[in-house]
Amino acid sequence: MDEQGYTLQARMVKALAHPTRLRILALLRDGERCACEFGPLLGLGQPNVSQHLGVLRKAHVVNTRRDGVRIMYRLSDERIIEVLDTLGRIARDQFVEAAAALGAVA
Amino acid sequence: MDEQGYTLQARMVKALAHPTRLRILALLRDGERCACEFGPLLGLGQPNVSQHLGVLRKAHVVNTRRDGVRIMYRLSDERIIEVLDTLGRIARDQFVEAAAALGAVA
DNA sequence: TCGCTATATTCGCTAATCCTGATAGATTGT
DNA sequence: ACAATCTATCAGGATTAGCGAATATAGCGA
Repeated sequence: MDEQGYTLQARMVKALAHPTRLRILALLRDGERCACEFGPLLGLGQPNVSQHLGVLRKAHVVNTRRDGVRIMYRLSDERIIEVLDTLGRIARDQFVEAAAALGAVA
Repeated sequence: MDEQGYTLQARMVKALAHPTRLRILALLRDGERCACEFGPLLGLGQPNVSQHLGVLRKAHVVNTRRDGVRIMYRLSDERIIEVLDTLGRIARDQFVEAAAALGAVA
């Protein structure tokens, strides 16, 4: 892959690199949702949610569709679920590993 | 997953979210490498490389081993390759898609 | 010990990210 | 047209990331 390819890839990864955005994506795992749902579900304010959705949109991680007043969000690519699942497992395993290492010390 | 889980996951994802670090990880795909290799291979200065390696280290994306004066780096988890491959394919496909859309306009 | 190489860290700066509060745009129903 | 709702964007200030230059640290060999 060339240097520009890594820049493109990094742009997408950066869009995933925030707990709120990961939580939004987890909510989109089972299908599309109205933008209005995320705020109440995550306990966040409307502008904050909208900005995070904007980050995901600009990075083409999600697509949107208008339904009257509402904007429906969905994952742009099913493989994103796979990526998030694997990353989640890696993070969890390493957390367990780190905890075990701490336990061994004590 | 709980909120803290997403924070942990985000911390790991953030560590991947830089073109230089993606390039470093690509070089580690086939096995461990000396820290000294990355600078020349990537055309970057030593402090810069060391800082990026530090980010990957703190996020436990890579592990290290000392071999005399040299520090050998390797991926901490094979599944990271899988994640990067999938992300790379997604990014590439979307780039192609965007290019096609531009072409359709012209 | 001294010098040499390889790494890591610190510092100062610039740029980017994130959050909140206020404002603007778009769509529907009356 | 107007009001109500949903969504996006702007403005600000605080925090964090990134980089280069300089400085520290660690191991090796003479």
